[in-house]
Order: sequence, then C-alpha cells, then structure tokens
Amino acid sequence: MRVKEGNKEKDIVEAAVDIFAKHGFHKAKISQIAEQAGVATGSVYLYFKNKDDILIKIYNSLWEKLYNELLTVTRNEALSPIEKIDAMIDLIFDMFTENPSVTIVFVNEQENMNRVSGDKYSLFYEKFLDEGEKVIKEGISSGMFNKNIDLKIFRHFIFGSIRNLLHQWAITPDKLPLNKIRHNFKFLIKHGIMK
Amino acid sequence: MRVKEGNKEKDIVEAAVDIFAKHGFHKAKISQIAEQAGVATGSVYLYFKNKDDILIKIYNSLWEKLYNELLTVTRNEALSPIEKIDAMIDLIFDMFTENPSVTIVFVNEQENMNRVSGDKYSLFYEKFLDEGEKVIKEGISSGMFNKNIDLKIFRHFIFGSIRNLLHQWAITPDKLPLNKIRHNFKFLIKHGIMK
DNA sequence: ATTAATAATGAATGATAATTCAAAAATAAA
DNA sequence: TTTATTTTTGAATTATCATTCATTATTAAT
Repeated sequence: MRVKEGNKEKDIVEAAVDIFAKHGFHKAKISQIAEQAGVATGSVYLYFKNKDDILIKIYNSLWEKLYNELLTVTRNEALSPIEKIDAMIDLIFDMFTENPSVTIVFVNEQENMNRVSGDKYSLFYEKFLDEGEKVIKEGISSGMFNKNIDLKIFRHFIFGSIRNLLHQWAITPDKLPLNKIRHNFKFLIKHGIMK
Repeated sequence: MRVKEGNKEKDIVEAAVDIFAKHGFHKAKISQIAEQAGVATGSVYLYFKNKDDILIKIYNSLWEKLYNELLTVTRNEALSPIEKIDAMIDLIFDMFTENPSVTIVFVNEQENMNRVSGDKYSLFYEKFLDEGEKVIKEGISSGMFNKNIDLKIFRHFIFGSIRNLLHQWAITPDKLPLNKIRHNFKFLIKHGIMK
C-alpha cells in the first residue's frame, strides 16, 4: 500500500499562514495554498475538514503554546510579580519574533477565528488572561501595583497594546527593532508616560 | 420626472454598519443590507460603486470626523499637554460611545479597509497619529512626559489599547461602564500599573 | 510479479452572492 | 392629460471558489 511521504499537513499549514497573512483569510484561495505547499488542491481536504479548519488549527496550536509557556512563568515561585510581568511580555514577544506572517495572521484573523470556531477562540483568550490576571492580583496584594486599577480593564489594555505593536512590527519588521519595542513597552506598562 | 425621496444613501450606510458589525464585511450580503435599508438590491449600486465602496465611505467619514475633532484639541493653546491627552482620549471615547455597531466595524474591519482602499486607510491612520504626536512632543519639551519614550512606539501602544478596550466594550456594552474604562485608561496611560 | 490497500490528483460540480440591466414606477413640466 | 426624464426594482447573469470524487499513483505485503 501507498505510504504518506513528507509532512504535508505541516506544509499546508505553513503555506496557509503565508497566504492568509498576504491576502487575508477570505481572499485566500485553497488552490493557491495547495500550490505553495506543493500538493494538489484536493489533498488539502485529506488533512483538513475545510478552510475554516485550517485557521482553527493554526490558532489552536498558537494558543496552546502561549498558554503552556505562560504557566511556566506564573507557576515559578522564584519570581516577583513584576518579574513575572516582564517574563510574560517576553514570552509573547519571543513567540512572534520568529515569524512576521504568523504574527499578522494571529492579529488580523482573530475576528474570523472567533466567528468560525464557535466560542473556542474566546475561551482560549479568557483562559490566558485569567491566568495572567493572577499575577496582577499578586502584585496588588504585595503592594507593588496600584490597587485602584480594574483587572478586567487592565487585561484588555495590555493585550490590545501588545497586539497592535506586534502588528505594526510585523508589517514592516525593519522599521523598528523588536527589542526596542519590547523595552519601551515594558516601561510604559509599568510607569506610563508621565514623569 | 421622478425625484429622489428620503435619504437612501444614509439608510444604506446605517444598515451596512449594522450588518457588517453582525456578520463581518465578507459574510455580509448586499441583499441583506438592501433589505434592512428598505431598498431594492440593485438600488445599492446607484449610491455605491460596489461593496468595497460602502466600507470605504464608512471609514472616510469616521476618520474625517475624528481628525477634525483632534485638530480642535491640538490647536487649543489654553490646554496643557496632559489636558490635551485627556481631551484626545475623551474625543475618541465620545465618538464611539453612541453606537456599538460603529465601534465594532471600526475595530474589526480595519484590515479589510486597508486591503480595499489602497493606502487610504494608512494615510488616515498616520495623519491622525502624526497630529497626536505633536502633543506628546510638547509634553516632553515641557518636561511633563518622560523623554526616553519612543514616539512611534507610544502611538501604536496607545492606539492599540484604546482600540481593544472599545472593542470589548462594544461586544457587551453592559459588562463594563464606558466611563470606568475611560477613567482607568487615562490613569494607565499616564502612570502605568506600578505604584 | 501480483495484489491490496492507501495516498494523491485535479477537473467537474455546486453553491454563493456580487453585479447588471431591461423593465416598471414616479412625477415635474408641457 | 401626456410626455420626458429620472429613480427604482429585482430577476437574470456572471464570477468566483470551496468542495467533491472518479481516477491514477504508489508501495507493503504476499
């Protein structure tokens, strides 16, 4: 019997990330993804139920990875709350540094993923932020962080700003060095703009 | 001769905002927009070149309004830099408070608008941020703001955070009062999270 | 070698929905 | 009234792809 050669599923995902980043999910054609992955159009459907399924699998693996790394940070009792915040920011930046296309898809297709995945997307998002929120709570009880800040507001604040910065970086990676962005970002989150 | 009755263009735009917010630009059907606007499908094409054109006109008018209001703030010499920042934040919040659907479209369809409008979207975005940046510069020269903050980074930081907060509010307007969000937001921008 | 699976292909199918346009409706002017 | 002009209609046209599936290719086992 014939046997699978190479890793077509991986090839397809990688091509899809590229094409989704370039044209957006809705304008991306399965035939083009297949071509770039070096397989026939129909083969895509041997590995994925449909077009939505490709997007879902991309997000699942990203969130999975993000969440697992987050846990290693939040569970590290050697770190102070502020060190944990830094480590969390690093984790997100590191995750996306490798690949601007992945970043663009993650940032741009959130809404499509949301629509396509039932409530899977928002579950990931909330679970991640819930875990991160624990760190903020620690920081407040330890007296390091300002206790008047609403936790729900802060989580959307920080996620929105990081998302937009990564996006802008990913569009033109050479315009601003990611390390400078990261450094400024950490400062702004901690101290804001006023002296 | 027959004469135009009512304001069909406005009816279509309002319906489109609603439908775009509910289903997203690509899943939104012209026939459904027409139905909700109380006109025939074909009539949409008397007022708009095509579907893209509807989105473009929505954004144009939003950015136009945002930019004009920004100018009245930045040109007001009676205000200190920090008062201007507050006024700028108020202006954006006020703009979107009225209508969650407009907010959702503005936030979600940015990328489609970008693809569809040539570089019109990014011109608006940059023009707006350039004008806002002047205020930050004033704040730095007057010694109020921290001079180590990169202006390009700050603009994407603040825009991303405000965008996400408005989005989360618009999805479930009753979950968090917008005034509380606004208040926390102003504080975080100025002082960050640390005591 | 031959067979029996399984993998892979890509042209054909089908569904969807944007856009067009010939016909109908409305009304200002004659 | 009738006419001329402009607006509106919505069914027909058209374009675009996602998805399917009959066919072909490949190779492990016999």
